[in-house]
Amino acid sequence: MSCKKSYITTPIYYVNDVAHIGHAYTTIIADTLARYSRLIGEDTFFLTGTDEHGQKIEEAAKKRGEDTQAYADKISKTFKDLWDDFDISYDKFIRTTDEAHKLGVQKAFTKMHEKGDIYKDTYSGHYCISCETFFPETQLVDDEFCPDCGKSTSIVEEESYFFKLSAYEDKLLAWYENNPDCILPKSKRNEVIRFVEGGLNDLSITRTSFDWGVKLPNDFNDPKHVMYVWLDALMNYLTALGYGTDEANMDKYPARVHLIGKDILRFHAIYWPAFLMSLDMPLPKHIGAHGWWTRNGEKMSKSKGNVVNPKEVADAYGLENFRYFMLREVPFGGDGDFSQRALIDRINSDLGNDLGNLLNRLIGMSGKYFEGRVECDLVSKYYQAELDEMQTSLDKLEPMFFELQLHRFLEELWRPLTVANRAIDKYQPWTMIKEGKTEETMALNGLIATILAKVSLMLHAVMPQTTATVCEALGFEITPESFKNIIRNGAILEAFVTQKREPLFPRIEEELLVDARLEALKKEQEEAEAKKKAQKEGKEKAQAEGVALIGIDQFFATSLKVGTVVKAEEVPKSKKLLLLQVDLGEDEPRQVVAGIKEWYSAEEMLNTQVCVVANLKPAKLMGMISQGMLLAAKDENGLCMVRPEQPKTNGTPIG
RNA sequence: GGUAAGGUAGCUCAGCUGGUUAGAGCGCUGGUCUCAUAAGCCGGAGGUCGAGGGUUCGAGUCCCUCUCUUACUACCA
Repeated sequence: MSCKKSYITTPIYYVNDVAHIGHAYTTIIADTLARYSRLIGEDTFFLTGTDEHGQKIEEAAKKRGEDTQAYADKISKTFKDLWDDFDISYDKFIRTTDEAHKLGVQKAFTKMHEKGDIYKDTYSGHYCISCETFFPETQLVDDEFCPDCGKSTSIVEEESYFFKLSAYEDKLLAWYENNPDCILPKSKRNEVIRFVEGGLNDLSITRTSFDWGVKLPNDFNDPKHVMYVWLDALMNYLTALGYGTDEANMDKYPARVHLIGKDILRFHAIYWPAFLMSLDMPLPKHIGAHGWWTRNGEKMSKSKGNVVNPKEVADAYGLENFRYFMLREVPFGGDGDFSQRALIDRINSDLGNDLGNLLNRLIGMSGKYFEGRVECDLVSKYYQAELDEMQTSLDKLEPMFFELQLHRFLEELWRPLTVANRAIDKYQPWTMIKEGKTEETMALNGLIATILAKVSLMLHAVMPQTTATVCEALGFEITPESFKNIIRNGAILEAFVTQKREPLFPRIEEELLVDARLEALKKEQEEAEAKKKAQKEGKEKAQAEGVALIGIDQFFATSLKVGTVVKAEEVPKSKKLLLLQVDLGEDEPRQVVAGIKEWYSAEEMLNTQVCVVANLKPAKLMGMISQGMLLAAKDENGLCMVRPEQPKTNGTPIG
């Protein structure tokens, strides 16, 4: 009997950073999928690991005066340790510095080259070391700085090997077309399609500017080249199974699902399938891109200091409670918000009241009425309706699971618990027992046990330890066999004896993580919300009157100043833009890029006074930074500048 | 600016190919049982399904316009 393959991956995490909640989220989803696959008896292989090559790592190590490999070892270990701490059930933890990985990548490189998909050329461009990306000139800020991270870029001209990504446009589009579920959620698939339809450039896949990477195969005789990080990194999904070396595990391929964060969707949804096509390998079934976690509504970032440390949360609230929360709280693909309040509500309400309390009710009743004994063989005689209701919910679960609709899965899985709780109230065992209906009462306990057993089995992948504890109390062990018997074949639970135990999910009354930093953030958040609300109300009121009215304080939030254009030139290659230097009475003139070329020439603007929005967030236009905006009026007859009627000192505020 | 996805009860969301009184969970509130973790169960409040048109015997569900949100993208400032 051949059994279904289930190869599940997380991205390999880049070792320039310690693990945060995003890493934990991806990994926990993947772990849940893997555990479920194993439980239902599939041949499962769960891969995670670390991405360790690239200039950034090389430089980070150098800066610390450490050996590059030693540095990579150290950070890689922090990830592995965290996953071990989190009881992540990976089958392999791959590192891109593994010898087998390097060999596999080289093998793939050779194969792609033989296929005619790799050619050598020269590449010239502005390169950001930090982002390991080339940027076209038009995207640079101030002709020099990286549009993503703001750091200085350098012009790099080097020979490079290229992958003929452009040759795969049509094939990729066909793949998206023929596999509606290849990219989840579906909205992301649309994005990718649009992007590919816009045309693909060939991909530079080697570098000569640094050393820390996989070398080209020897027969290329080109020792100064190392593989570009994405080719190297993506290939891990193949090399982890032994591609190019010991291919014993290659039968696990292709992946059931590559789980990723939405930031690396393009690499996985475009580059990776193209690489695979070049290698004549089958494509993954699903690429699942999840969203971000925000903190009390705000994006997390180190600079804001509002990063959620997954270890801290797991330690305070319990690892499995945290897992349940993350999977239950947010629809897959959407952004989720982390707050202790929401987590506590989930734990108390879902886990404590519905699940934990139900087990206690069973233990209480069986203890009082039957000295702990529970028998299930007469359940269907008295409670078939309840069993049917439970089954209706259970039948809906599996498809949701593999469509990554874990929040829906858990929601539906909770219905049987309500069926059990309701049945207790409806049949009132405390009355039945007084009336001598012992058989009915025993069967009711059996119903509760049956529901708890099935829910626990289905929930096991999400909360492995907790559900194991529940099932232990019900007298059996969670295994693929018990799953098959009880879930698939509807086997009746064997009689067992319950014992009193501590509540599984003690009620949590107060936030367990108290942190001055968090408190401050919370307050800030509340203020921001109040402000937003006030603004919104003002806006609504104004709209009712037909004009958007604002308060005077809002007006003064805009800093308007008089200034003199001290330098003006045209922006080459641009139809609309003039590059102006405007003296606002500050130490240096402001650079302002204005879209007025159609109406004003550079000469006309020179030495005239203008009104400038002085506190506008700088923006880059045609690669030049613009630090303000000129006030102008435009109607169907054209555009004219708004200027002071009489000359005013530069920097004079307007208001 | 372009493209896409959305705007459904206080909050988070379900509502497939159009069909009786629009749903769930949480929150709020009234009642009630006692096996249980002040848990459970029953009931209630309550939403012009973003706005306006249209198609239809009938639209949250299809079409058009507008508006707002989010994402991707772009030589708006």
